[in-house]
Amino acid sequence: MMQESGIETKSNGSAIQNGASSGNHLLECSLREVRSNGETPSVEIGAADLAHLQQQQALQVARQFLLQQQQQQQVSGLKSPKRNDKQPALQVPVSVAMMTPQVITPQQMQQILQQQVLTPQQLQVLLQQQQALMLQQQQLQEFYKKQQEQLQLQLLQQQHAGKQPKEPQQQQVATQQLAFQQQLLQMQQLQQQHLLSLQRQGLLTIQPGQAALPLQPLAQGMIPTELQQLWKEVTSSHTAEETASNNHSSLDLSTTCVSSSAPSKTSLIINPHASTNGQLSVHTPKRESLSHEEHSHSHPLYGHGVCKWPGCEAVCEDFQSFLKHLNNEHALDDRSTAQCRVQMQVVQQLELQLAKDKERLQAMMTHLHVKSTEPKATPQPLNLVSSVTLSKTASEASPQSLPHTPTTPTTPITPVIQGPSVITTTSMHNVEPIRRRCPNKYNVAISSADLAQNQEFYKNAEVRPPFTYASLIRQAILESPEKQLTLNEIYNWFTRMFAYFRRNAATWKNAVRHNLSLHKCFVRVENVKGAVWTVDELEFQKRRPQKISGNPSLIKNIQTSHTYCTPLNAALQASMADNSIPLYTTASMGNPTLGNLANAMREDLNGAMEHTNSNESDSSPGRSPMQAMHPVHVKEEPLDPDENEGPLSLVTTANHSPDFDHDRDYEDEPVNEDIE
DNA sequence: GAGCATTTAAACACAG
DNA sequence: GCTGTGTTTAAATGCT
Repeated sequence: MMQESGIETKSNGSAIQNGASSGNHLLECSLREVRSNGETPSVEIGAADLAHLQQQQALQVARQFLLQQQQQQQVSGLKSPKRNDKQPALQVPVSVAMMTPQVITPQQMQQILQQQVLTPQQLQVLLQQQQALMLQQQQLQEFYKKQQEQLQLQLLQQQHAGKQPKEPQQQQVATQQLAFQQQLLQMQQLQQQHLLSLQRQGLLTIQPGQAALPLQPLAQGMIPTELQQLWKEVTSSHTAEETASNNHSSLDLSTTCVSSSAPSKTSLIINPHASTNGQLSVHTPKRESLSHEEHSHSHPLYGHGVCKWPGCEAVCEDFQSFLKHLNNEHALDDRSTAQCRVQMQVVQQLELQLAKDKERLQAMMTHLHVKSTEPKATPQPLNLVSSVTLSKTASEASPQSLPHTPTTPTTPITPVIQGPSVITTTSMHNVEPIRRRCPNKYNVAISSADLAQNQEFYKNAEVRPPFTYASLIRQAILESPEKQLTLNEIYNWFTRMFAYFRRNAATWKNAVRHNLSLHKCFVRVENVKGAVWTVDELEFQKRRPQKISGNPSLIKNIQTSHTYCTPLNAALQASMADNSIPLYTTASMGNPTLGNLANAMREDLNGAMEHTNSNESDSSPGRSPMQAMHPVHVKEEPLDPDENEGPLSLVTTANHSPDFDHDRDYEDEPVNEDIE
């Protein structure tokens, strides 16, 4: 142990002092240190213990390096402002990225996902390549461990055998070690080239500080001396690099990786000051001069004064305290590593999900692109609805925009998971969009049928659903078995269905209460348990004709929830026209979400039809097939005689077989009269 | 600019 | 007194 610490100190010292070390030098040094390790083995330690010990050593070395680097930074920070500038990057623990078998960190993954530069196929390929590389690494590391164990055993045997001349055997072992080192280096090269190719393909944006990442996994299975050497090389390379070109990043993959004549150099140009934990860090002087403040803005684990390490949420007043917290609480240990892996899996799951969604979206867009010109040809109520469904962007861009909606396959696909403005809304069925103050609220790329998927999305992503509170409340009530909910149950529905509403409870709960009180469509019913809230569908329906009455162009106000329902609406209407609402029936009997969609479309169409009838054909009220789909009434209170006459008295028709009820509704209900 | 819908915040009352 | 619920008012915003 004393020897270890001595080596560490020495190596660490040389890491700073030593300038440029070649790869061969590294191999020689590693070899020497392997020998030196082997010359003083502890007889009591078994092979397994040795392997374990090596792992512990690696862990400890990493920790000590971190500490030493920090200390050096603090010391040199007083002397050298240049070093000081890099402190933020350095204070992030090296540990996790070093110890986790990831070629690309979760943060990189997230970056990739956020950038949305990858097609599903590319992502798949990327994942497969990553997995293959990880596998190779593990194999190599296992092999290396075995080699180490063999070496230790051999040396032990030699000692027990009477101290025979061990040079030849040691040389043999050393040769094996050398061969393995070369293998390792080849692997590193492969990784570099792999990343380079990814970068060239535009699949991965590697910032200079990230160049170290490919090497980190390899460090996992390395013994301390190798780590020392790596860091030595790293430091020297970095120093040389810095002095050589201040205007360039510390690592230019495009130039260094192609150099096969200096493999170790290629593989070892790693920046120790590159931030870890996925933290991006650019080492151009300009970036280095950036303040902590800016750094804090960009740190993916820090925001709004809170540590965003999964499951942490510790409050950090400033970035400095955050860094301290990060180093203290999320330093290199099993827990952090495990959490990191978990996060990796989460990202991978999301990635797979994204790939699936994108494929589906692509197929849908292709499909819609072919058929989208059809409904536009005939000016029917359906088309009115269709025109309603156009996003503002699309309609402004091209008045004949139906075939040119963002679903056009030839146009770049707007990423789905990017923010509130791009969230598909169809999953929320019959809820109206919340008015967004976001200026580009119409800039929505919507896939038309990912209902359950969007539900899942809103459940997991803290994205504000683009629906009004009233619509959400109504949806919550309608989804309940008895079509009535207590306030608390409504709250629960919000938090259950939307991750967004798991925050700022006071605000949105107040809004919910406010909406319940404000809108006549929400009726409070005294129950045995207390008060429950129901929806007066009639009142609810009254709202929209107001909204869209008068000017057909106002129908656009229905906005996004309809935007990409156009093909489905077309199908719905056609189907209903032909078969007396079979689509609704079918949908309702299937996936509840689809049922809700049918409900939504029914009501949307209904609203549009109301509008159409009230404005254009008062002479034929309530005889549209649309109106056969008329509202579910959930009010439990005694209804007016008039209402009892009409379909609105059909309590919770959604729970019944839709066919007969709707026929009856259709017969009895002159919707416009009621509404008007 | 008017009118409307919506969101947000706040104050207040009431009941448990 | 605290909390949850319900009502009401007001201001701000976005849209047509």
